[in-house]
Amino acid sequence: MYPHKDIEKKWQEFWKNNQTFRTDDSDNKEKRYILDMFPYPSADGLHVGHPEGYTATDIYSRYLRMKGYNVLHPMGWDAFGLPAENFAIKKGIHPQETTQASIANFRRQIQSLGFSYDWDREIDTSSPEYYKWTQWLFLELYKKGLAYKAKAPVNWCEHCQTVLANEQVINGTCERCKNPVIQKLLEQWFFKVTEYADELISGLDNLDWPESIKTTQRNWIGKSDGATITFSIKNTSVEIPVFTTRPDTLFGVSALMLAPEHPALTEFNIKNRDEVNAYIETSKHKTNLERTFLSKEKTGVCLDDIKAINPANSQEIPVFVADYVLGSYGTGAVMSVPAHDQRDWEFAKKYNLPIVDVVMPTVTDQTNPPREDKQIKIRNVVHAIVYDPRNKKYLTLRGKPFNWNTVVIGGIEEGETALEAALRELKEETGYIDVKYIKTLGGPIQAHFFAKHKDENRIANTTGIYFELASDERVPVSEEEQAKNDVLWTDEKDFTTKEMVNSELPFWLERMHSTNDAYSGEGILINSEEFDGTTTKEASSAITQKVNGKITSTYRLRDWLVSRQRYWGAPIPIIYCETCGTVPVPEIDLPVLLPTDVDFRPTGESPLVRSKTFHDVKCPQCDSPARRESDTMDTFVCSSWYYLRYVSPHNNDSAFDQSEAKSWLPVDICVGGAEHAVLHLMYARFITKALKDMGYVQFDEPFIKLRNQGMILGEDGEKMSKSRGNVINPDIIINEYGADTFRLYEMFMGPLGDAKPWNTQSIAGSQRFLDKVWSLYQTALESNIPEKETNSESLKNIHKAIKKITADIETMSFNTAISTMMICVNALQKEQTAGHTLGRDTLESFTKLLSPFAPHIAEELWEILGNKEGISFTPWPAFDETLIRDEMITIAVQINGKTRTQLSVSHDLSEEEIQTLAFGDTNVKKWIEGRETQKVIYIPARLLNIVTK
RNA sequence: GCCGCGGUGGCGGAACUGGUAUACGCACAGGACUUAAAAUCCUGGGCUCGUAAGAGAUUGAGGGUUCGAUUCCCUCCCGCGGCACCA
Repeated sequence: MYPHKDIEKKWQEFWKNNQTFRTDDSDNKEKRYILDMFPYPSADGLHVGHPEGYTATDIYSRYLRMKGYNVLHPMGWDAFGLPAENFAIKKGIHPQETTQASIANFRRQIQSLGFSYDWDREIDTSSPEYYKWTQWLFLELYKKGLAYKAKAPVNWCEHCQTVLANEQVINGTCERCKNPVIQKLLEQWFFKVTEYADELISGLDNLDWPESIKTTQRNWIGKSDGATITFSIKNTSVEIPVFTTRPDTLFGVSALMLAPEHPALTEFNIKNRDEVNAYIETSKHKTNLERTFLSKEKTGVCLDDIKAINPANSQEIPVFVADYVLGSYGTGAVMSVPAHDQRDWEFAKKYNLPIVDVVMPTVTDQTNPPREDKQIKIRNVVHAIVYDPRNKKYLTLRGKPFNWNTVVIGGIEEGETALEAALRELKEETGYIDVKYIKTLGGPIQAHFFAKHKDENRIANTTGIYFELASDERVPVSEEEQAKNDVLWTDEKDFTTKEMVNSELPFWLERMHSTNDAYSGEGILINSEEFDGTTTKEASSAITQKVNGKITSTYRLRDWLVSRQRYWGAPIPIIYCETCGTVPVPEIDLPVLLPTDVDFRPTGESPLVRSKTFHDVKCPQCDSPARRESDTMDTFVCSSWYYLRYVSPHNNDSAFDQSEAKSWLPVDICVGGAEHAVLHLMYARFITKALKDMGYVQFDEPFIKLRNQGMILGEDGEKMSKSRGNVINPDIIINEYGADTFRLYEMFMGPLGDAKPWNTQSIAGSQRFLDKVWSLYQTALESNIPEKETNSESLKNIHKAIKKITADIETMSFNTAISTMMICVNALQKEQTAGHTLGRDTLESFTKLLSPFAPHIAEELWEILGNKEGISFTPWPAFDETLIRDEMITIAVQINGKTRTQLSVSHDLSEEEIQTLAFGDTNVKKWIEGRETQKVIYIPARLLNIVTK
């Protein structure tokens, strides 16, 4: 076994002493910026998941250096934040101290893995040198109007004693402590992310990011396209704008619904004011969770004597206050269309509002489509679906002339309702008279088909009615009807799958079993005056235009709440003066230092209020007594710009050197966890876009390419957690197996982005591989190593490996790159065992291939081969395609697509020669004997497929 | 409910543009070395039948296109992630 401990210690010291990985900005080689999402240094130390991403970027960085690029590959610490503060409170130690201890431990662990970071560029977001510029960023946003203070309902976590951004609330609970979040009306600082909503969506299209992250961001921003339509209130000057995605359903509006927070509610002279106020008061005390997830039934109160006017048809409609309408979304007011929105339907049923169908779904019969040369006849029709619960069968008819299966169909006569028509037809066609009405299956459906029995095209506006058979009581059926149809009872299975002629049937089945009563799909308009007959799409814009509505979009995204009532963060650089108001701290006074002498325990009020020296200041403008903003910033503000700081981490004059930023950024590839999809990754994009608009940078996306490392699960396949006891400590693994084995194993586990379970037993495989490499070199060195490789097998294998590994590193397919190295070593070892002494060129090439993955052992082997300089900047090996080609190739011979034999032939054989060989083969003869060969397909160098009759 | 990703041996996984499915590794079995074990090296099967040669099945299920499908199309099932009273 190779001595990993000595080797790893030796080379880590070598890299450090030689400053091997210090990045020189002035080096004019082509630049590449390879970035890790920097860690939050927790007291628990490194998790095995951290090195997965770090190893990936390290392999890529080392590879690029050997390819001749100038590589920026830095590391730092996202050091402010709540967990550090909570840990410090628990231990009774200042967070400054605990954080520095955690950083030291993280640094030690990361360095023990031999990553090629430029440690001169290490950053710490909790240091004044860094957060001075976080404060500068805040002030820049403030100047641009992108940072503002507003009183608004905000998320408050009682347990953490602070407000939270929307992005930090998961299903109504706090991201950190999982306790429910409540709404509070507070004055807080926000960043105007919503201003960039459209850019944040459209920018995604050009990014090489995992599709899942892009989708998550799109969902989070939640753009809805629709229209804003204004409803006026009768006998008042009040106008209520309403946002809807379905302006086409305007003629189906039954009521106007207002959120309890709607400001117009105070302007009305309502008869039942007390009742309305009581309702508003009740809903105010509900949490968002109660109003959404937990609510079982829609509630609301009608505003007596108040009528809204439907702008489409001037109809007077009632106005309700209802808490299923959210004040924070759209305009806080909704037009209620019960027939086509499930929530409105439920509300309408409860409060007895009219349900008017205005959209009719259409269906074209695929087996009997309309014929162009035939007349069209329009009919109103009813379908009676009759179910016999005792025998679990459906009533159907078999039409004699065409032998088709159908439900009971009837035309609706003048002056007759659909229900009357259904009962009449049932009696006439089947004789059944004792049926129980269950429900009408939604509004009508329009079916287009060719009616064979009448030789005409039909447009049938069909209403479906669902009955249950109450008894077998029947009246006689006329002979005329008997001649037309047989009455059959059909099994449920046949009824739903057999070929019934009724193309409406899928709609009926869906409505019979679904809890969705409203039809929210597309179709053509009915009950909509001049728009009748137009499609929903056409009607959307036409109706919007008619009522002077505006095409608008609404977003789910809210502005980013950045204030925190906690201690361990960057102070917000604002001063409040009685005369001047809100005054930004002048840049020259930055940083606003976080005082170290405060009791930082959380009380719900910012701890900084308790520091008199911090809190009581003089106004920078008029010198009169003033107070400092006592909230700190969300830590995600610190991490939203860290990639910029790395280009000039020691610059005291600016956040980042603009010309350095221009030459290094945007980041070529960023690797990190998927959990930051709508947090860090969206905030960083926003900040970059804002900085671009301010002229500080020339690009509007920070990370061109993004890859997520998948989660490493415990050996039990579950997420690693202390409570489950399945956590793997990297220190122990590194100590036992060495950093190179650890790196190699994590990369060999599977594709970088996949979640995969840890398996300590499997590490042995990676270790065995390195031992095998070690002994390969030891054996080679026992002989006199020739400078040039002469063995064709060795040449072929090493050149194949160079080709494949190079391609795999480019696509970050490290698992297959490692398997290629294993194949190569196995092959080289075989040659060696057979008595061949490997050439220096072969050994050096392999060492280089190995070096990004297992850099310590590679450096040692490189030195053993007699090289004086380190391996890190030696040129990456090239491959020779002519050496890779196999002299003998294997051709699979298939008969009708099944492989029956294999032919080993020289690579330059022609198709004819191969065919001759194949047809001469005894195995092949056996299979094609007595059969006529239809055709022969030849795929060069792969297979020959003989197709027989 | 909507959107996205995925489902391949006992396990992690591989397979280019539709061309010999299961590379590589783990585990397992047999053998060599050893007094013995560990380590190492060699060999092997992978599901069913068969002593074997071999045959058949097989990439979540079912169907389709094709000479040929893990790969393309349709329907469905399961798992993971996101959004969700969002008008």
